[in-house]
Amino acid sequence: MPDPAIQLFSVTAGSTEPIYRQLVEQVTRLVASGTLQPGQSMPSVRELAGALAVNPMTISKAYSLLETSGVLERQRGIGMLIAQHSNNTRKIDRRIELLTPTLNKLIFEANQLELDADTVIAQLTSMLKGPAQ
Amino acid sequence: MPDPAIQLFSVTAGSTEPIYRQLVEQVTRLVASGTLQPGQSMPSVRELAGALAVNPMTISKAYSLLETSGVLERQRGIGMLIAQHSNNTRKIDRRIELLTPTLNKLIFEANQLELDADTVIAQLTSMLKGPAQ
Amino acid sequence: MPDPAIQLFSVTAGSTEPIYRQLVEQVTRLVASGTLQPGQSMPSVRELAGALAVNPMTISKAYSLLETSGVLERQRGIGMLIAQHSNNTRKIDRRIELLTPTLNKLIFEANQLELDADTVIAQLTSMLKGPAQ
Amino acid sequence: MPDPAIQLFSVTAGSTEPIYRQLVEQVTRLVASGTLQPGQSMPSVRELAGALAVNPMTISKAYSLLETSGVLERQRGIGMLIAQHSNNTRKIDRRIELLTPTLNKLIFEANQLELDADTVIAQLTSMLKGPAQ
DNA sequence: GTGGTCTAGACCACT
DNA sequence: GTGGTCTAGACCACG
Repeated sequence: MPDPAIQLFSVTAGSTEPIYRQLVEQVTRLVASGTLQPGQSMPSVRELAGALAVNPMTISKAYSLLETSGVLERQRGIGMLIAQHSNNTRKIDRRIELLTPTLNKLIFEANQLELDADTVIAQLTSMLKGPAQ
Repeated sequence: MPDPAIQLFSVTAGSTEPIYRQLVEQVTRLVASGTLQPGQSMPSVRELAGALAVNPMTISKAYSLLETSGVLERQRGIGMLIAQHSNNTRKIDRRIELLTPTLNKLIFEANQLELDADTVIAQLTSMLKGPAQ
Repeated sequence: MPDPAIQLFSVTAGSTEPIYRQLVEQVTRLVASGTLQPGQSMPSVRELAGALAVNPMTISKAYSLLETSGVLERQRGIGMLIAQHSNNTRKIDRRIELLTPTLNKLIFEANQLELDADTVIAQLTSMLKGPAQ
Repeated sequence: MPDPAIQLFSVTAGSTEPIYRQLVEQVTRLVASGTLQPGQSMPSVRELAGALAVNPMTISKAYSLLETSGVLERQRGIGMLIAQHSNNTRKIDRRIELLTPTLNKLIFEANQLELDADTVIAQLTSMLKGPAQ
């Protein structure tokens, strides 16, 4: 039976962002939000590689990095689990911290575009609360 | 006499973003905001390379891409200048269009973090209008 | 095993046309004619550079431009291949479109030479259908 | 009074073809066709430079090359004249010879596009005899 | 293995 | 003076 958590992940092949890093960041965010719970098992490398149509080594690289950063734990014979000591889960500060780099990027670009704060906020609001997405 | 426009540009050597692309995006934004005006001449390749302490070929690559995308025009034997047909200059739609990819990235990440619209907007507002930054 | 497609390419070092652009135009035409098929992989940069006796960066520059123009797609870690969405392949309109600049050049020159249409066509016909060439 | 021959020349700034070479080839063709007659005077460097909005040195370079190739003659105190010994004028072989490089280019490109002789000739015919030019 | 980036330096073409 | 092209070679990122 396929792991239902697989549906949480998606990668864009044509992106400038490397596939393994897309995965690393997605898992990190999903753990921080509590969507992935401590102790929960991750899909196997082969399973996820098949579902995303990428090279298994790419998945393996992402898992290794996540293990190094303490987000995942390797259970021999079982696979990868979300780390137990995730004291980060659903902490609002942690989640905002993860969003900060992109917020900074947004502000830098808005400055060079000479878009004022109100315009940026209005645009973001309409995209967040508008039709879909 | 050095071109005063040189001060507008800055690159981060250690970034994952290639230097030439940092330049391409900066110039694109500065033209869209009207900070760089149509007909204005760009610093020479060698001059900018010296100021940013990078290889002239790196600047040249950025200029070539900007010519391809229609932001710059090449005047043979003279140098590069901001393209004349700049229907882009200070048009608000154009500026928001350039900001959209980063806005989309922000929204995607906020969703995975399960941060609601109000929280994201509040955080952005405080960063935009707050004391520092 | 060397990629057999290598034989399709040839460059003239002494030409006024830069090597990288000779390659760009050749690949564009070979894709339009269907000689290179969508999904087919291109020779690696190093392989083609060796075969044509040019610097790998020259090949790389051509590939980058072809990616920008949508003729090639980059498969990271794998190589370059002919773009899939090749709505161009063997379409007669596309092929004539690629020939148009040279046709226009021919007509402009014939006009200045005061060579009438029949003379130009006769000359072209003999060169196309004659013994040599 | 401005030299009426000025109207015969035109240069495209954005072309890949250098301006001075556009001029050289145009003069060569106009002499071969007899549009410019032996003994006829060319516009002065400054006059032509002003009319075409290019650097006088560019015109001067073109004139020098045309003098070297025997198409123009320099008359001290008067300016440049079309060379007297133009035994080439209106000779059909000479005119076809000047058209040959472009004809060869056309054939090479048509081959790579796998456009057959009839298609190329049909297209050229419609462009030569069709609506306008 | 793949392509991408950058450097250092030479040489060329154009104005 | 300007930018463009190419080389040789190093190093990196990705799969």
